[in-house]
Amino acid sequence: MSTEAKVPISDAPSQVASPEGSAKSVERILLVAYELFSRRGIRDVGVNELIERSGVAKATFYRHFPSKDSLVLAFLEQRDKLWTVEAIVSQARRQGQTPVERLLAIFDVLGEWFRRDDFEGSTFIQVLLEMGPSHPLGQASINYLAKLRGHVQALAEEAGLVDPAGFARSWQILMKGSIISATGGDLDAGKRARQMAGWLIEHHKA
Amino acid sequence: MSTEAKVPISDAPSQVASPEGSAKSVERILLVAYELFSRRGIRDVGVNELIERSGVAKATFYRHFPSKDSLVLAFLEQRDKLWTVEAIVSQARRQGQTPVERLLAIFDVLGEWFRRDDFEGSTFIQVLLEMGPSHPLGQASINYLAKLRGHVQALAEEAGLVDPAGFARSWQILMKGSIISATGGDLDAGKRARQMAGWLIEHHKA
DNA sequence: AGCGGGAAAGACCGGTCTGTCTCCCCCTGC
DNA sequence: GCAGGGGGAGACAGACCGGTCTTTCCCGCT
Repeated sequence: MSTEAKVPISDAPSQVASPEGSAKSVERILLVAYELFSRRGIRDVGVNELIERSGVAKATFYRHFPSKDSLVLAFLEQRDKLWTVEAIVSQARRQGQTPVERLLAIFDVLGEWFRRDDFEGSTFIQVLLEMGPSHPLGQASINYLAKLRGHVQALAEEAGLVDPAGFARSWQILMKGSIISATGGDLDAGKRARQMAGWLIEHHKA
Repeated sequence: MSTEAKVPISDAPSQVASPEGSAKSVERILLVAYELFSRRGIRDVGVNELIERSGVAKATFYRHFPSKDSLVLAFLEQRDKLWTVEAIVSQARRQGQTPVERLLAIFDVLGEWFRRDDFEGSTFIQVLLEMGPSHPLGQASINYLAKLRGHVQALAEEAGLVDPAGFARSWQILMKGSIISATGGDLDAGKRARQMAGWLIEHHKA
């Protein structure tokens, strides 16, 4: 219970600008956390398992992350970058030629993702339901879901659709619903959502 | 750990001595469990809190329910009866005159539910994501969601829609998606889903 | 060669979890 | 009156939780 000597970790509060060997521990922790958290959720993975699987001492873990929640925050940020942006949005942008095609390609990408054997559901939705909308981690999940909605809205604006904000909200209802249905076993959820998404686009054309 | 789904709820005939005293305990436990589970999920509510809030001894709890999971199963069954059937399906059936109106009324009821201050999200989705689709409780949630889909399919058949099974699956995507969006704060999710539901109906008319 | 710091290992802390068991009271049926 | 059982209160077990701290070792720097 020493109240003094709080080691200032001002050298590497963020993830970028890694000085040297210490970054390897952080990277290993984040890698394991990504694996376990995205597959099994937050509450089901304890700190002891995390440090064991990443071959890191507990003190090392807490030197880099002041709490489990802060690791979860870093994980959510990584998930947004690797999954939302790279795996979904950028992939859909590459697959379509026109803005409308790029929008619809989102559900093609989702549909393929549903069929992967390592399909694990949506992290942000799961954390939101696990922790509740008032918990900081639930709030963070809501923010990342809003960020994803921003990508959809940008695509809608490129397509010249009317009311792109409302369009994006309806669009996200289809995304969330198809993800939940896929989690429940409906592998055709992507196809069904894509069909409804087409109607949504039609009704938002000028 | 017994997989026997014996849920002694409101079954008067086979109960031996003291039909009132024991039933009162079970009912009190179920009442508290319904409150706490539907508001905060399964993993966030422990047995100690359940017995304390229901004024019941721990031994009494475990005399009636062999495990916490068996109580959760009883809770899910109650939730299906009270929420799915009475609060949603029957209510929607009462509000609409024609089968199509009764279908669309589902999203009116949902929309009102989203705006209630005690809106707590969908229990079945939450349990499914909390426990995972392979866990017995996740499986039970999937079954109850399929049961709800059956109600929608029945309404679609009454409306004479084509492919009522596929219709019900698409419909449920809208329901799940709007519930998740409402959990994230979008109070207009019911309205948006209802609009898309109307297009879905149009495309399933003969 | 000697020093300092990062990291590993893990004991330890208070608390929580599900589930078992004991003790005692009180109510009911005979 | 009296036995018996249900129920309340709660100690207890064993595991696990997040988080702190000590000890030891190793590696690089001067």
